[in-house]
Amino acid sequence: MKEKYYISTAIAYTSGKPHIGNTYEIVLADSIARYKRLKGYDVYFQTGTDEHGEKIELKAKEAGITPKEFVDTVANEIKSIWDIMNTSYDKFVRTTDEHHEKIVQKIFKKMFDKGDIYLGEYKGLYCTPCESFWTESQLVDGKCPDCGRDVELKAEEAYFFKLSKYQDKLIEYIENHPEFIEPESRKNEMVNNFLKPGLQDLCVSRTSFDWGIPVDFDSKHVVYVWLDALTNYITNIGYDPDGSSEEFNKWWPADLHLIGKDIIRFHTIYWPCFLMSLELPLPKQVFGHPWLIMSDGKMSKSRGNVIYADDLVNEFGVDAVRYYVLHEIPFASDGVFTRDLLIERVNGDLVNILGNLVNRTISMAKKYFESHLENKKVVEDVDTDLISMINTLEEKVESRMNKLEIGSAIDEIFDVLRRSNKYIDETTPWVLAKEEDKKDRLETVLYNLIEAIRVCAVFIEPFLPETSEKILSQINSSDKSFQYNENMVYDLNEAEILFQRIEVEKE
RNA sequence: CGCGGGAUGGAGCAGUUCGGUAGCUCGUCGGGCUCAUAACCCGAAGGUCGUAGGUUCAAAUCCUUCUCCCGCAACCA
Repeated sequence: MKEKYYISTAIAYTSGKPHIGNTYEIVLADSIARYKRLKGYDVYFQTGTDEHGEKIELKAKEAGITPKEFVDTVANEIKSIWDIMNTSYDKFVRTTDEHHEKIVQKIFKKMFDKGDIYLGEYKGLYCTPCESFWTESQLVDGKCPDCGRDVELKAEEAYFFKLSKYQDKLIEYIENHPEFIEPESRKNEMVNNFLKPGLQDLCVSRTSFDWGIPVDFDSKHVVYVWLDALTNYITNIGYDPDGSSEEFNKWWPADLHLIGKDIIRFHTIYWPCFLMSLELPLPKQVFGHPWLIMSDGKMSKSRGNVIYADDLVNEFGVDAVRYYVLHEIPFASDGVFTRDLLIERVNGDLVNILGNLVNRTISMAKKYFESHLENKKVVEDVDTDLISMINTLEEKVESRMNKLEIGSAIDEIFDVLRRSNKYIDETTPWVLAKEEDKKDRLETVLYNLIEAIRVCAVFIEPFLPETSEKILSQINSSDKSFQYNENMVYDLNEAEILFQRIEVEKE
C-alpha cells in the first residue's frame, strides 16, 4: 500500500494574468509532487483559482462584462500558464464550481448552527467615495490611501467567526508541532503578532457587494472570500458536513499547503480555526515561500516591471525557466530575477555542466564503440569516488527535499554532474582510445559515465521533466533505479543538443 | 525600547545548533586537455566573517553595545 501525499498550492486570485513571480509557486509545488511520485508516494496535487470578491466585481465592471465572464477568461489564462510550465497537477479547482459553492454554504450553516458564527456589527473606518473599509494601519496621514479623503467610522451588519474560541487550542497545536509553519521566522510572526496578543473575531460575510457565495439563510450576505477560498482544500476532495466521502478520508489532512509568504496568516490562523470548528485535523505543514522579485523590488503592473512566464518559456524553453526559479530562490529569503542571471544559469549550468556532459559522453561512445556499451569491469581507483557519489545521491536529495530546500537538492545532482566531467579528465578516454589493450578500460569508463548520467537524469525529473525524458531517450534507457547499476547493456541513440547556448552580445 | 530575520573575498550564498586552521557557485588571472555546445579539468590572487567591547588557550560561531537592511504588526487578496 503506497503512502499518500496531498500537496496543494494556494488558489490563484483571478484578478489578472499571473506573472513569473506568481508562477513560481506552481512550479515549486510541481517539483515536490513529482519528487514524491518518483519516490513511490500516491500523490494528489491540487491547484486552482479563487474567483470571488469585491475586487473582481470591480474589474469586471470596468471591463464591461459580468464577473463570471471575467473569471472564466482569467482562469483559463492561469490554467494555460500552469500547463505551459509543464506542471502535473491532478486537479484544477475553481471557487465558482457549483459543488464547491454548495459545500461552502453548508459549512457556513454548520458553523452558524454550532454557534461559531454569529450575527454582529462590523465597525470600521470607511471611505464613502471609494466604498471601502480601511484599517488604522492602512491609512496614509489618517486619510484614505486611495483618494486621500477623510474616512469616517461606519458600522455594517456582518457575520463573525469566533476565532477567539480556538485561540488557545491553536497556540498549543503550534507549540506541539514545530514543523507546522515553515520557515520558522514566519511562525514567530504569527505567534507574536496575532496569537499572543489575542485574536479578534473574524468578519466572515459582506453585504457591500454581490460577487460571492450567498449565505443561503440570509441572502443579503455573501460569504467572506477567505472562508470560501480556504475551504477549497477540502470541498474538492469530498468533504461534506453531512458525511464525507471515502476519498476525503484517504487524502485529508493535507501533507503540505504551499503558499506565498503574504498569505501565511490566513493559512496558519484562520484556516486551522475553521478546521477546528469543523472538527477536522489540521494540515501537517504550511510553507510560506519567499517571492521572486525584480532587482528594483516587487513585480507589479504599476511599476511596469512585470515579466510573464509564457514569454520566458517562448524565449528560453520551459526547463530553463523551471531551473531558474527552482534553483535561484532561496528557502527563506526572496530571489531576484534578472535576465542576465537567467542566461548565466542556463549557459553555466544547463549548457556547460549538464548538456555538454551528456553530449561529449554519448559522442565518445559512438566514436569508440558505435554506441554499444557494456560494463567490462576494468576498474581503477578513480572509479570509486564517482560511483560512491552516484550511490549517495539518493539520500542527499532526500534530505534536502524533506527540508523543502529545492535549490540545494538540485545542487546535489549538479555536484555529481561536475564530478563526472572531472572524471573524464582524470581518465582521458581519448588517450585510452589510442591503445588497443586499453579498449576494455575505455568501455568501463564510458559505462560509468552513462550510469552517472542515467541516475542524474532520474533525479532531475521533478525539476526538469522534459530534459530528464530527453536524456533517458538519448541513452536509450528506461531504468529508473536510484543507484549505480553494474549490469546494464546500453545501445545509445544519437546525441542531441539538450540546451542551446544563449549568445550574449558583449559591449 | 512592539515582534522577528539578516549583515561572510568583486557578485550571490553556505558555515553559527555542540567555539578549534574560512567553504561553494560565478567573475578575474595563469596553466592543462582536445571527446564535447569557445566546452571541460587544474592552479592562483582576493575576506581583520557590519561596529565596539567581553568570555576563552582558541570566537564567523557564545555574551553585551551600536549601525544599517528586510519581514510582520489582522479582516484588499
